Amino acid sequence: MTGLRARQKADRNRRILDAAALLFREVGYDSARIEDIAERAEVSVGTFYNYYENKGDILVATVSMEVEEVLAAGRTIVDNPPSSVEGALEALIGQYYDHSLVYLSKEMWRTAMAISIQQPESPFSKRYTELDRRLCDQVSTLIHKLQVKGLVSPGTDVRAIGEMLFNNLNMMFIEFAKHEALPLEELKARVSRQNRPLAALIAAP
Amino acid sequence: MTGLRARQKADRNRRILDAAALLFREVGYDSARIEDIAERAEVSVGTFYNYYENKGDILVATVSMEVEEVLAAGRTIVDNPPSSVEGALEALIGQYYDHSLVYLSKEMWRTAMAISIQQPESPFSKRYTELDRRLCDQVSTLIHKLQVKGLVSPGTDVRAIGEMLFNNLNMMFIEFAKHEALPLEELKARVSRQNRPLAALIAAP
DNA sequence: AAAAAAGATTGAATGAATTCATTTTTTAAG
DNA sequence: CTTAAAAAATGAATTCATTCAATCTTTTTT
Repeated sequence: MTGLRARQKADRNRRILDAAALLFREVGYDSARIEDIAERAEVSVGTFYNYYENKGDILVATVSMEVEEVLAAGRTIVDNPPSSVEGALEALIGQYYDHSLVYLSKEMWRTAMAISIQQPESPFSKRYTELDRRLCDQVSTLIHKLQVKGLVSPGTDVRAIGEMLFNNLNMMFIEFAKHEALPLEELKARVSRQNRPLAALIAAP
Repeated sequence: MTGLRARQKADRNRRILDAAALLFREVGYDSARIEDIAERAEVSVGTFYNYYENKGDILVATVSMEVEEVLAAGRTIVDNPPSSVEGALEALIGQYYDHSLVYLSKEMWRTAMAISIQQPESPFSKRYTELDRRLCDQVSTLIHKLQVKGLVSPGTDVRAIGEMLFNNLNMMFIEFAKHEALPLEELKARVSRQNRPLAALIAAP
């Protein structure tokens, strides 16, 4: 059996994370007080800080769980991509974007992305950055698959193109999160337009 | 003559901005206390807040001045670009990156970018976003100029390509700012590699 | 040039994140 | 089963950004 200590630790950790995620969604990041998170998790403020370095850290942890989902959702597309470069990109990126707002508000995304930039050394920022890298890899993998299928011309530098596409879709998502009024569909349309020429250029003749 | 009030206002504003910029560089953003900034500017804490909405705002103001410089530096390249797509992009982007660390530390950039994402409605965040838009336009303008010169194929969607290039160089700069150890030359080399295939694809035959 | 109005400055008070010396709980040793 | 050592939890104290009612300065009006 797992030691009592380990079990209690896992349990408290979950209670804190759940309480925080819920409160962030209910009242927003700024208005959520550590004291309230701790109270809901039936834990003292000090204990909160034994589990998370600071307030930002737990938000990034929450958001990271969501990115894991996005990554998993992306796999279904990569495993079975539409048979045109443009269509495949649109499907994968659409999947990313659609998932993004299911559990998280734009404010939560903004804050999490901001923190991962500002305190890149905190443990959860590192995890977030790692997840970004995996998303980027996923885009490259998609292009590579299309190349193997003969849909992308053989000479293409898959990694370079993949990185550029990912950095673009990521930056566009940041802009999207910054503008409370911008709808998801508008974001998708803009990114599609940006991708179109590149997709055409790398498509096999 | 300008009214006394207007003169005093401009003077105080400058003193506050100078004090803040200096202190941020000396001790970093987090360790710089508003009280210290105010003291150096020979102004009360309350007055500081009459001039800037919050601590972040004055950092973004500092960084924005630097982006203005970067933009001006970019114009010299756009006005007289090297005569290959790859060379022109390398020159413009190199110019951006070289300027970026003259007066500002990576930490200052990180913090400013984080704030502009997190509080997009604050006045200086808007200014920062506007400057980013102008940088993006500058990249598009460069491509357009090359197109007029016959170096880029006529059908190219200049805006789409420009936006993608800019978003990529911007995101790469964020990554650069996140890794204290990553040297400027490495950043440039990575971005060049990413740009190369795109440059080749849009180059006129 | 005195009085009134408008505009700015001030710093003590507020509120929330974070720290840390103590206390409590769990595990390991005898 | 006690006891010592290690690990965690606790919450009062600290630190800093931010606010705001009171005060002072400049401008406008009479």
